[in-house]
Amino acid sequence: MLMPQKKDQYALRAIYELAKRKDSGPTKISDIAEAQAIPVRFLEVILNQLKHSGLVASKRGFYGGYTLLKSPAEISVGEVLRFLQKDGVESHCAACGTVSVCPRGENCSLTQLWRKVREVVFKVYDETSMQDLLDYNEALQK
Amino acid sequence: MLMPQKKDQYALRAIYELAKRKDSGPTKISDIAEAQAIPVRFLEVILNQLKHSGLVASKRGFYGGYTLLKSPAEISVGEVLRFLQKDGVESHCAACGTVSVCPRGENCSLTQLWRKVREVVFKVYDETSMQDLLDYNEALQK
DNA sequence: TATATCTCGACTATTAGGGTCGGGAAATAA
DNA sequence: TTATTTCCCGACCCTAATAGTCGAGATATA
Repeated sequence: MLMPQKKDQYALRAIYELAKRKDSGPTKISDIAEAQAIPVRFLEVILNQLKHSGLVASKRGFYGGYTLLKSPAEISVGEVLRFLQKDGVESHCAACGTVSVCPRGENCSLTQLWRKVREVVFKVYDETSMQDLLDYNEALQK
Repeated sequence: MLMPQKKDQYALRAIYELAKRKDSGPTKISDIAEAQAIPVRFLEVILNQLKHSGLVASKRGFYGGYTLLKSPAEISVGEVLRFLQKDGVESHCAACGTVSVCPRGENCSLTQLWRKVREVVFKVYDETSMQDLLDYNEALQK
């Protein structure tokens, strides 16, 4: 039900991987894909999309690959997720999930509820940076 | 992305409607459907399913219909939603969304994150009762 | 008995998500 | 300048899950 989409997860994991390798020059798609068990072809699409977010940059050819443009501490999960939403034509009523107009105005006492949920969810996302994820993972290793 | 499913919404709205009519005897499926702009045939399925939750009861024949078994104040949104989840075979890893086993153990620094999100979301749902929704709607009328 | 209502299982339709493919464009290296 | 490595792009396909439908049967009331 509220499980994040595969694509979102792949995106986060890809960025996570880039964060991890921040100081080793550009990372190839195929390397990220392998490290994170993500279908290469699909990851191509995702990363390419992420370029438009200003979070990553790419370079072609020999020694090409992707690099992170901001420091892991400055990238929040919310930022990434929010960006990926843009694509999905965000035109449906945030209230009841139907397109553009609610059939019943009344039932939208639920509106508030969905709004609130979205709020608390993104609060969590916004408060979590890539660095946090890295740190947490470090902690686990020990 | 985190938009609740139609079915969940229909279920909530149906219960909402029942709450509203609590003291008027059984309410016909068709009436609920009309009031809330829900496809009748589909609503039949949903309400029938909800019976197994102990939240509603039904009566057939003339003057038949559905009734709420608990008071609106005692029914939380979370309760309803949780019940509807049961059906969906809940077998996939709550961590990364893949079935049963994570392909990468490591990337599950995200695990914590999903868990936390689920937590805060259901906190909101659990803290909201049907009565709250009714009240809120009352307030809006004025 | 006639009519109104829920019941049940099977069935169909639609969509979004997940994933793939082939060929092209830039960058480097030899 | 050619070969190789990489990203780039757009079109394409597949599947599972969701949404929704249907017909015939079971109960309850009048």
